[in-house]
Amino acid sequence: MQKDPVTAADRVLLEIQRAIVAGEIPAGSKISEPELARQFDLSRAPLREALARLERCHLIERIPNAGARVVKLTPQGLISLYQIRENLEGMACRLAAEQMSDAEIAQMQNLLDQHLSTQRVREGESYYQEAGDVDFHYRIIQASKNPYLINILCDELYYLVRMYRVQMGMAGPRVSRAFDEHKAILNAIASRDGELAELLMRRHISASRRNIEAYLQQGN
Amino acid sequence: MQKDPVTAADRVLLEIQRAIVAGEIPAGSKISEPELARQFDLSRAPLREALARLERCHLIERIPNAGARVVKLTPQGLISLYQIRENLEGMACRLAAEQMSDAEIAQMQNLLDQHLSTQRVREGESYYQEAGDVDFHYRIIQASKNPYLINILCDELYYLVRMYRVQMGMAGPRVSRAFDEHKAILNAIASRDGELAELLMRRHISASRRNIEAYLQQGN
DNA sequence: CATCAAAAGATTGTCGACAATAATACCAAG
DNA sequence: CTTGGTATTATTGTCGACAATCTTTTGATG
Repeated sequence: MQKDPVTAADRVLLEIQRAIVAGEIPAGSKISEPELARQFDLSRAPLREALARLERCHLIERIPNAGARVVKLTPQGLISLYQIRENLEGMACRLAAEQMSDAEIAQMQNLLDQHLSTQRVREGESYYQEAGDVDFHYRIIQASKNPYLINILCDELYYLVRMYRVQMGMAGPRVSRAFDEHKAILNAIASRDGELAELLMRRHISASRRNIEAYLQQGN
Repeated sequence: MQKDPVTAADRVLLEIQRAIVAGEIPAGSKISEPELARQFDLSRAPLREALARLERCHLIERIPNAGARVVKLTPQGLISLYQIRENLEGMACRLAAEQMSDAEIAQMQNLLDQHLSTQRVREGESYYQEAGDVDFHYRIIQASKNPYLINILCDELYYLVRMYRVQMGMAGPRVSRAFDEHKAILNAIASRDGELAELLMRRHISASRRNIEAYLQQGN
């Protein structure tokens, strides 16, 4: 999903990124550069490079001369995030319908069949389903062939989406419905119906958002 | 348009950003850290911080252990960029129609009236029109109240859009038409018709894109 | 006792030097 | 003369220390 870490900054970025998404570094908490540097046993230079990239994907917020804090999760922030996803992933879907080769489409259909089997085996276990969901969306986005779109969705917003899902404990009862929706989307793409593909993807994400919002209100 | 530069990295960022957009540092050319550091009379630490942010707004591309190059301008890149703008600014328009207060709308109408007068005075001078155009789009985006949307359009894509316009010598004969389109968009917003506002903004940007594409083919 | 100011402490920003990696130049062999 | 490999050079990545800024503590004053 991202080029393998060649530099020390790359490695520490992945570790901190994972820790923030998992909630091991709590949302809203302050980031201490000296402490993190000691903790990961490196200098502040590569650490600051990593922090710059964490800011880029909205996991931390920096204020000049005052330091960095892990982002706070709010209902309003979640709504804003899903608004963007609805638009951009819908757009990605339309472009994919225009740009994917027949071979790529066939490959995607195989992928969905794999999801179906593993899903039946592990009924209800949400991790595999989430991985499958991520994989499906990821491939559609890549298929759009628009580098800016790919960058925004896969590099800048992806980890924040995961952070919301993980920390709000989204064990999806939406597994089977999500699968059917994926299938319908892919069918639209296979028929080269970009408009329909976009519409279905927007509905798919909108449904996912409503699902989370309901969970939110129920939880609190 | 962006918080005033408090740190050395902020200052050098603004300078390099301007130089790249203006073409003083040519598109496609290699960035030498030691040379730039000497040139701006500071250390490599704040310079690298600035480079990280330049990568963030797609003005340079970095390869680990190999250095940075100024981005190349291509017809395909321009198309991808305007595809994104069409979607996101359309979305911003729809949200603005829902979220702007009546006072804000009135303020925007005053802004357009100002544009009209300066435009009549400086017939054909594209700079003022471009500034006006930028200002109009900027305000609509801010009015969407979606922080991710604002970040993407105003921080990450804005400078690249300007770079394309400047370096392809876009002296717009589209001045008066753009003004009329702005007015129609604002009317839709004033009527709280989000759908129409979105549609008109998408057309507005689409027309701008076709204008540039025509210029491109004519030029080469 | 509350409030404000100044000093102490800690944190971020910047610097120059070193280490690791990539780009270049050079030389040898075919 | 071309090609391949090696040595040299230059550039990027990392480090530890210093300077500038912010935060907190402390003390003085109303």
